[in-house]
Amino acid sequence: MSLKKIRVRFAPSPTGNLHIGATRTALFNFLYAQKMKGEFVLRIEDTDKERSKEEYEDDIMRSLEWIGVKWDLGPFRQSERSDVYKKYLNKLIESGKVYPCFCTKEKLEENRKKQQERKEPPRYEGDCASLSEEERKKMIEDGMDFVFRIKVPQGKIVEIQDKIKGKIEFNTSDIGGDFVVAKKDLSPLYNFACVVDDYDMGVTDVIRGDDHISNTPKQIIISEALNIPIPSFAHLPLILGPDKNKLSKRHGAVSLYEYKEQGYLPEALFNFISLLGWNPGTEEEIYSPEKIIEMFLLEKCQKSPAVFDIEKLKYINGRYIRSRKIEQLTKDCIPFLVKENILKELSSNNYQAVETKKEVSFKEIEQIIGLYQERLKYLSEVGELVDYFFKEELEYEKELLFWKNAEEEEIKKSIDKSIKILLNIKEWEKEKIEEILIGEANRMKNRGLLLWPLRVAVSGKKASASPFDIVYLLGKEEALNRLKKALKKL
RNA sequence: GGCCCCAUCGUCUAGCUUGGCCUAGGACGCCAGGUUUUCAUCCUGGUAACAGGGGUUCAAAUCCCCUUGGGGUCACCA
Repeated sequence: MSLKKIRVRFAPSPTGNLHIGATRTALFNFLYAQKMKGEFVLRIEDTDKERSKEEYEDDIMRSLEWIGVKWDLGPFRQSERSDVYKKYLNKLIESGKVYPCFCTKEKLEENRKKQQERKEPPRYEGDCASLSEEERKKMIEDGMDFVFRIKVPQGKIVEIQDKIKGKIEFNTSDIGGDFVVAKKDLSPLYNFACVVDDYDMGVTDVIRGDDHISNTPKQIIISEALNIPIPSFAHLPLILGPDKNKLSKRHGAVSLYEYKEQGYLPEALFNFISLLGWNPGTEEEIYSPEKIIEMFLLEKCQKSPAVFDIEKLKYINGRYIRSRKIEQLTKDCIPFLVKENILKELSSNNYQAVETKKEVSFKEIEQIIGLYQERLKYLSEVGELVDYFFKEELEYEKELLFWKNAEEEEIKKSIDKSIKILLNIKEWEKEKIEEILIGEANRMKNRGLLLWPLRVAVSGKKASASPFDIVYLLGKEEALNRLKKALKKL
């Protein structure tokens, strides 16, 4: 085994929020780095000043932290490294591997159109490479605009050994001619900046999306011109939407923060995304980050793209919600209740129901959340599930009180019975309440007739937690109050 | 269009390197049943795939070729 420490990098451009596809790339870099006990570099590729925004950079970093991807070095910003690029670019200029090209955008565009009409692949056909030193000097002195192009050797086979895809071969003649590496002001373009940075930052393993395969030969050509080592490559297949197209906004949420806002747990996303394009080969699919790192193998990654299946995410999220400690789950849920204006925070352990103005302790909320731990698929639905605990008036149609095809009289009697039973309970204990109610329900030989109207009366919903638990948490007074209100509806 | 990549249930995948253990396994979803006062949870069972065609071989999901299909990429963007 090699003793050399590996170093990977994640290099997003801050032109949007961190999306699922990029998250996957970051995550796999992280998994590999952790597995190999190497280092992870975060590099912000913000050379495009027009589109790069600081808010996106913030979102990317916060999102990575949230899901549990930690970086060891950085963040480095390309916008702050122009001296480095200049240094390497000058090397290329001096060695004559790169030359100024004075062709106008219009001329190139026209050229491209013609080539397309002739059904030829677009390529640079300018002859600026053959300009003499005197001609160049003169054109520069005349103030003409120009860019730096690198000479691409023709007819050479470039071979890369991709850790995921295996051997990939390219003919340098297919690249499209000499390509631009930097602008007149020596500011670098993507491929050049990327090669320089990877080398300068000591990156040993480039793990990135499939869509960069076609950049790889260009980057190898730059590396060779610079006479620097070529890192090892691993190209991950893309993540697709349900329609098998590249995952995009029209498929719904693609930004990681949207998943956070919908109440997905970071561990669930970590687990789910890890299994997109990789699989430990075991029959279980729920694993902690530590376990995933332990089992992870880059070489076992899928070569073909994976479809993002939200249903499976929901399932995994449910599993994580159910296995969460109730205290933690309550902490996770409270912000959603506050956001929906159901609760207001008074102090760290005390809350207030916005509608009734009643004080609610953390412990009480915890008990309520406890009733729904098995029912929650994602945190943002907690409000609609438990809101009735914090309301003054429940809004529901009286028909909802009717159990199957029972008559109105029977329902009245049933609710009346519930009232009498609750009135008679001396010790307000969960087990006691359940025991007495269930006993009576059994005696009636029709459990639903007693318990259904009771549930609706106290919750106002057709689906809820057990009525015993609700009654208990509501307290005797409020439970009776709600039953009486139900009676009035009939 | 050129170039590159890919191809097992609807979806995520195991199996493919080193052909036989594969009448192709698991998970999500879906369907049915059980538990149950509802909804969930939980449990049981079921549904459903080697893209097609040629080879090679005693034997192919596994190796080779072709076809088809899908995706990516072809900027003075990253």
